Amino acid sequence: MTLEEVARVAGVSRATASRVVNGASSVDESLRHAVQKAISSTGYLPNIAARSLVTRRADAIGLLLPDERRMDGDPHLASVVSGVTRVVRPLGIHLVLMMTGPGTREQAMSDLRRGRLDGVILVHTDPADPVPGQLIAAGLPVVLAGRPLKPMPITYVDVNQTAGAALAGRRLKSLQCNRIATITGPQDTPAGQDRLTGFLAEVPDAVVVHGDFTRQSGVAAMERLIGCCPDVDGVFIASDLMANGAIPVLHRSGRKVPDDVAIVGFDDSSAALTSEPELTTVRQPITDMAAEMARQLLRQITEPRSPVTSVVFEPSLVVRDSG
Amino acid sequence: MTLEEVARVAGVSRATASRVVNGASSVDESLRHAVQKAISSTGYLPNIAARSLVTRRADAIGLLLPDERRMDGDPHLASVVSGVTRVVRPLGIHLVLMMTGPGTREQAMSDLRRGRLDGVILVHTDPADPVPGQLIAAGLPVVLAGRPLKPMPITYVDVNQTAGAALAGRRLKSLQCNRIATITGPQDTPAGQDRLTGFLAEVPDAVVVHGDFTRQSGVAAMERLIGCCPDVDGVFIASDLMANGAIPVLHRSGRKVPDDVAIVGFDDSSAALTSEPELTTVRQPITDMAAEMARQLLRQITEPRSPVTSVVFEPSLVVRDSG
DNA sequence: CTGAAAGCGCTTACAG
DNA sequence: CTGAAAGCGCTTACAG
Repeated sequence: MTLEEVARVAGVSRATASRVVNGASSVDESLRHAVQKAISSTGYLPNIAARSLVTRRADAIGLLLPDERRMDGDPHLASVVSGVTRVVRPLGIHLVLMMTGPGTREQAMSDLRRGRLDGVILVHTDPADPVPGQLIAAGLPVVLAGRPLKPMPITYVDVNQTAGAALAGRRLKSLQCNRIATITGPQDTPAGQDRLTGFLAEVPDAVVVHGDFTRQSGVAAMERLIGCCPDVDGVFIASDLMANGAIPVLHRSGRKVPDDVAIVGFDDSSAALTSEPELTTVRQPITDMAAEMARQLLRQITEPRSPVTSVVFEPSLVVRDSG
Repeated sequence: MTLEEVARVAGVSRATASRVVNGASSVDESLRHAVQKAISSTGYLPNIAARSLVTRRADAIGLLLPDERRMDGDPHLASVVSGVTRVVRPLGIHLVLMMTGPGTREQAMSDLRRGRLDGVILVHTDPADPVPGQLIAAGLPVVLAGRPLKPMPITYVDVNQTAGAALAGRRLKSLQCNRIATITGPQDTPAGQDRLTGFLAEVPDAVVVHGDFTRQSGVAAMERLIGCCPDVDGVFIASDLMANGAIPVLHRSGRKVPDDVAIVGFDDSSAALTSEPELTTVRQPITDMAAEMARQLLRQITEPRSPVTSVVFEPSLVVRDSG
């Protein structure tokens, strides 16, 4: 089933057959019809490698993920994939997954250079990772999930972390909490920083205890918190996963959630639903954000020198049972 | 940076250059050296499309997933990706993710036929899905995650579900539970069936309440169970996610876990750790299973008429706090 | 609007 | 062991 055969069956040249396959407008209606008939009668499917060889497009993008360990507890993978897929599939573009491991970034780089990938989306890159810088230096299409740690001219999509934390602060205040605290994320990440800043802007006198987004750190942080500040009655925990670890600590200490202590999480991840009680939390529209990342990447691919953009989504508060 | 240039720099023919790039043994040592030097001095990277056009291999495999909704609560995606990646990456083979949506299966089929994908791994396919059958009929490389509902000549990788359920039964009996029950998975899936069968083989007089693997169904099933059988003191819940939903129901009814009723789950998913108390559960080695799926698929790709195989992994019991 | 022809960058029989 | 040459299946200036 090659274009050659289709052309022969339709009685036209290979060039014309190619034109109708690719939807070029400048083809006579009758010829177009003949070709279309030939295509369906032969069950023709274009060979992608041959096309790719001349168009210099792979019609594939990469999704670079952190390794499984760091991924673990990240509830977003399915949503991210789903969002990207939504925009990419109708275009016939492949989504290739690369979970970070030894040599992954180099691999991605070379795939990009050899034309095996048209661009990449970087998720949760280590702030110290040199790859994003190398990619933009090489002028390769790339978009980041989340603002980079230090300002750099790179396209990214993020949620307004600061505003989300403020939402949580206002919620706790509206609940009449008097002694408010927060368990933070890691302070060497943008999300960790912004969620703290945004919260303190709303609740300047909040007690601050540090965590690192993992469940385990949520347990430890809450133990420290009730040790140093036994009268807390409201806490904003910067990730649902930490909140999931922290709540049982409260229960074991005899405190009820939300009656004695109100809890607001962040992410609206699956941990929000598997917590008891279910978490009131700040929601980021992950799927929509992922779709936007794909769109931004596609734009860069089709318009090589297009401007660097950052698009920020507003979060919303999902009120459930914990606060 | 084409092979042509490398050949010129090395002073050999394109054919010879190609041979050393592809590690053909029959190349004189001095020429091989010259070519290798030329490769590194020019920074040559082979164009994959050109290679693919002649070798008829895409060096890419597809991972077909259920849609996000069904995916949700499936804790395994990251582990599956990780396992497949482990075997596929060193070979330079791309993993392309396809989340089921309108037209996905057709898409995968055509990608396979047009040589854009060398094979596919099917995860959680709807038992009624005709695609697996079509694929094997077409002689295309495919492996299933999990035994197919009706016997068919297809390669698959699974955990020994029956044995896992038996493990759970023995655990409950060793805990001296007298009134044992089980909350099942959907009975139109192999996993749902086998986990029930295996459990009943061990605890023939168990009370049986049906669920469908979702958290919500775990809640409902547990409510029914304590309604009809208030003296239960041990229950095997066929998925961790259902167990996560069921435990709060027990708590609200004034029963303590594991003191009043012992719980054993299945999967060792993230829900096992976010439950309170943490779940004793049956563990499937997902990552290893995924790696094996990749290996089986690769074998089919390289050896077209290789035999159909099924490989079954033994599960193990992870004892934590719930039972 | 249409076709003949060149060319994308590689691999692989086929001779030697 | 090595090279000249054909060929993989497509797209796209270039003429007409």
